[in-house]
Amino acid sequence: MPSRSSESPMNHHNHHRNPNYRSGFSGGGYHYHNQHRPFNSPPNNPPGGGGGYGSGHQMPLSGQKRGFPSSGRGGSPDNTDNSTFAKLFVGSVPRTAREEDIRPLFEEHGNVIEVALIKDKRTGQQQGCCFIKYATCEEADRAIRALHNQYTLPGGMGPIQVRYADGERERLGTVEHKLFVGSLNKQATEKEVEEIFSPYGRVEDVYIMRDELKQSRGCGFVKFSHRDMAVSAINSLNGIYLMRGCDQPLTVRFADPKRPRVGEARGGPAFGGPGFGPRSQAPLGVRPAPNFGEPMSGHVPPNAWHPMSPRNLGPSSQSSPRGFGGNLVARPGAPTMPSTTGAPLGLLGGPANGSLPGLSVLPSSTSQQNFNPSVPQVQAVGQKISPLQKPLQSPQHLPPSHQLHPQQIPPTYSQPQTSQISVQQLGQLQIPQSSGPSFSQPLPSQQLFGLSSQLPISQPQGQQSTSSAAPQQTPLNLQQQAVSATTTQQQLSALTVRQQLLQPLQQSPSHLAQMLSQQTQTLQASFQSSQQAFSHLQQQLHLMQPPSQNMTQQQSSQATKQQLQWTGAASQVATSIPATSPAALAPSTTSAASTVPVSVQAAVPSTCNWTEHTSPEGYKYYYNSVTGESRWEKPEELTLFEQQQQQKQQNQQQQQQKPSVQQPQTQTQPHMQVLSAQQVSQTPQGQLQTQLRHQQQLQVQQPSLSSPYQVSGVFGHQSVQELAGYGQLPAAAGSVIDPASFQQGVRSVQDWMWKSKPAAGT
DNA sequence: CGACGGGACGC
DNA sequence: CGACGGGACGC
Repeated sequence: MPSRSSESPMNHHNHHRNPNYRSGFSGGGYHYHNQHRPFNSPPNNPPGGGGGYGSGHQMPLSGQKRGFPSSGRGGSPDNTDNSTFAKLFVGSVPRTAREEDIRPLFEEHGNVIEVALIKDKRTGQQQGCCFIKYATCEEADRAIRALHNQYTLPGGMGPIQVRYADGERERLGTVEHKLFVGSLNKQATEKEVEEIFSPYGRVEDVYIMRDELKQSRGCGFVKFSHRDMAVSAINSLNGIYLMRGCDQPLTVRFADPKRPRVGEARGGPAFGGPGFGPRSQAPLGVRPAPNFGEPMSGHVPPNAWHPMSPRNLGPSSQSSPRGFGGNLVARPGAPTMPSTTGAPLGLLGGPANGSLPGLSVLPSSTSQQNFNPSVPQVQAVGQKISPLQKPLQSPQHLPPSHQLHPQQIPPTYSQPQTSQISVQQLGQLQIPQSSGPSFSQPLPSQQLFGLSSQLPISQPQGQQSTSSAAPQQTPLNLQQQAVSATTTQQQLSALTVRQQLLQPLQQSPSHLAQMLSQQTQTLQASFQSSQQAFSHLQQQLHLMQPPSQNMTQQQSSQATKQQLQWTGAASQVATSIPATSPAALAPSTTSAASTVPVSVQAAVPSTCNWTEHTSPEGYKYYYNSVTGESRWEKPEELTLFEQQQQQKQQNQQQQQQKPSVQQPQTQTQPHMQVLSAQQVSQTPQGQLQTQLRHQQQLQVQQPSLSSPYQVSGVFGHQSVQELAGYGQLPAAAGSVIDPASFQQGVRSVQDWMWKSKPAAGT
């Protein structure tokens, strides 16, 4: 979305292409805002409950702007008073521009109440910027999406910058979720960065920090409209995604709160310390955890402005994605002892035929010369997939804008396109060499499991940058191994899908589209069953207190054996967690409470990763030990957590009735997940099988997902964390895991989640 | 290992 | 009514 510079100055005619402002924008399609019911919600929140959490945040940006008695400001809770308009700041406006030149452009996206060109107070010269006032933030949002960085006014030296004026967000109660991204390839463009992040949600903006010479400084910021997306991106990319030519994976974390510049406290209480600002749309449904080992009790952010400096991550660092990332990046030759030795490897089919192309790592940066990934090709596929399969279109690499340009879609596959697809798209799909594209997302996790326990080899990073052609290696082996090791229905279906997909690639795009749609359904079906299966397993686990939390090496090796056989189960765990019962399995701060089976809920432990701190200025702020995010306002999660803590005590007696899964060392979700998975692996095979089968037949009603974003968000969280955890288990050699494949896996799975959304949710 | 973009209205 | 001063995180 950013920098989609329409380097077409002089051309004011190229924008009147979005007639769909004012209501029906959903069809248009510049934003693949799938699953979203347009802004049809009533102006104010009826459910007197004060904006229910469960689904309230489902609203796309500009959600409720109900004022917030925040700092100062009139506390009228209803938006009528507070937000009768939404002001945008527009930069890169030619000094020569007049209102007549600007207004029409913005009128296309809403009713412009006012255009204010800014002039220098003294000289009277225009400052190259202006303010646009819309009546609603919906209109404003539309304008931002349509114009920011995408339209260059005649005479302008660059695309206009369109964003909320200072203080508007606060005033309107909207939030942006900005991530700091480090370790970017210095050559990377905004567009590429966007492509990396778009799988996790609509990227609102990308900003790459550059020096005076316009040279990238290797870091930047990415904004998402929803927090879940940001969380998902963090969990999926931080420490995992390695950009071409980089020797270090991306750092992705919530951006520090920008130091407020004096003077920009105009339109509102911009930055007034605690008690201001928008409330967070917090998913909750958490339950208090007895063992809240306050991550970083005292020493967290002692220093000034970097409360969440990575170095301060303290204890929880191990469980954070970050920790895993470290492992991943470990030198290729790092001494990673695959505890299991060779034994179980029988399944592994040996690295012999390990050279499999397609499993490249970086989707968009595989080709050397072409550092600029041509999205269109991929687009072509997505496009051809037909509107019906919207969800099928992997959010990945499908920038909204591209979708709007049918002309970019070649009628047939041309040589170059094909190659593109194979390299990028296929790579993402985890296509096993000769077996064709695998559309099976559930597998990624398997790979990981398999890998961690067997393959001592990790893909040398060097290769990634040197051999664009054949990023061969482990991934496939693992996958295949994993597959052969287990044969659950889910996997079978996955395999089926894969096989089916194989052909499409060699056929026409349209055919492919159909195939995909079918695959999707198949996957969805299997997904559901796996969901249920896991749900059931989860309950089982609760009932079978694991014998030992801390496995010894010997134990672990044994477990590993089983694990090999149970990679399937494990993968299910990973893949089904999100949709199953979010609250039950992922009581993290990011999980949704939504509908949760009571039985399970009771046994769900929970923790709150938020802790309260005080900034140097004396303001309180809150830090999340898992996501690394810091906020000024108190997260609802924490508030709720505290409340629940109390309830917890009261309910404790009842709790005892039911087997509790409280893990001694559990203080963060990741651990919980890890343990769960481990437990699964320890579960007698037959039993599991039975469970699974049983479960599949049960066909229990699906817990509804309150938000599509949560799905991916939660999932990302789970999968990554879980896997990361595995890397730390004695039996698993996390450092052996190929970051590339790992990433691929995660992304693929997430991708799948997205695709499955429709079926799983509503 | 990199931290915020040119410009920022006025009642 | 009062009206732009002061200084500019810190790893």
